[in-house]
Amino acid sequence: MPRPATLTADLITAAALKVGDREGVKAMSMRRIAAELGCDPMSLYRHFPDRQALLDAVADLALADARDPDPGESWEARLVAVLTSIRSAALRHPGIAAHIAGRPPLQRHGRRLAAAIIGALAEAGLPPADVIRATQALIAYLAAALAMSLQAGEPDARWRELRAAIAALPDALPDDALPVTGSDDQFGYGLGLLIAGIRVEAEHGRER
Amino acid sequence: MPRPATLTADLITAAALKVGDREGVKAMSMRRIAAELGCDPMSLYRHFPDRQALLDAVADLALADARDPDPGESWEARLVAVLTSIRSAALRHPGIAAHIAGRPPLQRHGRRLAAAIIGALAEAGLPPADVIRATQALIAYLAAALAMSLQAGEPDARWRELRAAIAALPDALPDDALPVTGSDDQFGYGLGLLIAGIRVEAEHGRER
DNA sequence: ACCTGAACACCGTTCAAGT
DNA sequence: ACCTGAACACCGTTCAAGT
Repeated sequence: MPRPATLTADLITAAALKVGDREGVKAMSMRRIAAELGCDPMSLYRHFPDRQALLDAVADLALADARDPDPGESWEARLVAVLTSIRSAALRHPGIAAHIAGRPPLQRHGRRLAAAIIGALAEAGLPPADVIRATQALIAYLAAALAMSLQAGEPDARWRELRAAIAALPDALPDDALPVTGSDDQFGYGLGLLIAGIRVEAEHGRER
Repeated sequence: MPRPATLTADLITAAALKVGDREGVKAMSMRRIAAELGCDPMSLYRHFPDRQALLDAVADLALADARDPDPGESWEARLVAVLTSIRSAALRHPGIAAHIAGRPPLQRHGRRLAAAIIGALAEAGLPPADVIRATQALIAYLAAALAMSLQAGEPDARWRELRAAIAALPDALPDDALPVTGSDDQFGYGLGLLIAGIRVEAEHGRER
């Protein structure tokens, strides 16, 4: 790895994302990232106050290729599009995805995407105070669904018993026909519930 | 700290929770917990395969005093009651709450509470496959809302700009009248959206 | 004034040596 | 066979010493 002439925050962020993509979260240490750049670990502290701040920047960068929704679509379709796009972008960078889930980034790309969500909710007809409530609810749901998708990669034995409990209900499907934790289908279902709830809420407001 | 005659998994779990409550997540290290018990750090590995497994047990213990809902209530009221109770129990143990949020515990207490959620959703009239989808959606939302409540303790500057963006909407309220990230009110609003969505979904199913 | 790297105060876990 | 604690391979960050 040739050392670049001058170190910048962007160079560090890009290098950290690369290390995370290649070797996972654990490898994204200050020492390891510095080694990737061929510089002293302490040099990173010239551009970021601490590791948390660096990871925040990496998380935001990972959302760079999450696309804004087509403004011609309905507010419902735009919400689905932007949230699905964020989820896909995050899952393309599993090293930093857990950090995105735990601390939704609100820098360049995070704000751009949040603006798309806010715009859709305003068009749905929610009053401003509910727009922020609904935005945070959607981001919260996205974050947690993302975290579950990451853990579902492992042999999600922790959910087996829960699924078994449901299989014991009357009219139950066979256990292996039950939806899988963290799947696209599972994500879409919960998102659908929230959007249905938003629609109901917006209609109530209009009647009042 | 007097060393108990025999070390058990329960003793270790209780000691770990106590350390976490008193000194936060960072203090819940194998070494620190062992010191609390007056034993060698390696002794813990006789009862738990690794730190993750120990924290899973602590997370479940923290939910011990989350109460089951009153079976006489409507399914909506029961859902609100059980999810609010889980959130309160978790917030009473901030040291382990982040772990609960990231990895919903599904041992003794986690399963008991999940059963309450499943029961309410089945009574709402969802088919079994949707019961599991909705259960996971509710748990996901709860987990993330919990994580946000924990971070909101800090001077949540990260959300200020998002709130500023909403304050710029037509009909906006003054910025300081906007709902606060991670507040009880914020949690309740998102939960209300999900429940409204579940009601719509259950009605659709009934018409079909 | 700026930058470096040694040092501090920790980690989780392995494993060889003791009983 | 069981248990212990020394040792390994790391951490994030501080800070004194160099330029």
